[in-house]
Amino acid sequence: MTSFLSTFVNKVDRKGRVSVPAQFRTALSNETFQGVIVYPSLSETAIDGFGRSALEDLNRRRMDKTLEDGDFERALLGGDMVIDTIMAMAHELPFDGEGRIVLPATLAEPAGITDRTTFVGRGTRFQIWAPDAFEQHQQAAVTALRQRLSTQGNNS
Amino acid sequence: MTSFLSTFVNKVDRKGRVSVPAQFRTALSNETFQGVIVYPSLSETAIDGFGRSALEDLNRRRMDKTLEDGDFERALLGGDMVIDTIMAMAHELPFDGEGRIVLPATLAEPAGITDRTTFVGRGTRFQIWAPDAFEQHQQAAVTALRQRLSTQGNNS
DNA sequence: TGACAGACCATAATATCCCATGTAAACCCA
DNA sequence: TGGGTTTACATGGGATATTATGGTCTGTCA
Repeated sequence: MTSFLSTFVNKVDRKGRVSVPAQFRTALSNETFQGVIVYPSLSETAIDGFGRSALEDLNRRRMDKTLEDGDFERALLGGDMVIDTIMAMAHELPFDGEGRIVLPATLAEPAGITDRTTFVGRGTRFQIWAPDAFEQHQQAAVTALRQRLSTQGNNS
Repeated sequence: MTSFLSTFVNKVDRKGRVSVPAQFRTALSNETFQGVIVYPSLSETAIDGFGRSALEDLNRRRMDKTLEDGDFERALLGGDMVIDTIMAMAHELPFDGEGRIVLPATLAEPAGITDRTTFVGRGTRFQIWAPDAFEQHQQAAVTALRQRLSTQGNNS
């Protein structure tokens, strides 16, 4: 199981290239496709990412399920809002020889990413944030958690 | 598993030729038929597209299912309105030497496609839209999804 | 013979590859 | 343990290959 941990801040050069943290790359080293799949997060101002095998798994299962159900019309017509919408926004970003990816402007801009960016491990997936935005977000999250734990007593 | 991702806007020249995005072409590179199968979407003002092997897979599984059910008459007579109708409207569009296809007017016109067009990855299949129409459609879809996520409190 | 589709060729813009370098962390040996 | 050395990583820039796109030519079919 690939898992992504901790956070790294890297530079975005004028060509839009960013080094993917070496730790993340080794987590993906057994994938056939050397690179990542990314799409805009629907709930946060950030980019979500993971390896391609996860993506293919998803598509395969969806197709199998649809066909098993004998729902051939649906296979032709589509109809899964969530997945269809995300696929349209997703990008396949291969590593270059130095382990970098190029962030498409259509993803970087809405996330507020300009010349630096923060890679955030989220276990099975990871995120790419504008450094300031992430700092704030994380700060708020920690505070909220502390609050909850102290008022509610301890809840795993 | 071939999967189509991202969206690309390409020009339609005066002969009706459009470059199929290189990423889509590489996704189809191991197909025997170098080209795509397209037909008008029944649910949206767009064109749906597949690689040929996907379509053959679909038909084969449909046949299997029908025969398993012992529905031999149906196998011979047809009777599945939707699929039969789609097959009739489908076109086989081969790539030219530069990876382009020619959009038949009977498909382009009802989709509102004139001089530019948007290729949309939908995972197992893809679509071809009029750029403005797609922009609007996608915008609405994203908004709806965000809404749903925030009200349901369902995160990622 | 004239319209048309397909093959072929040209080119500008862009993305990808490849090599160089600074820097910081890991290592090693006295 | 500390100083020096080496390695790995992130980053930058120039060269090179792809891609999208437009045009031209040619054979074919009416």
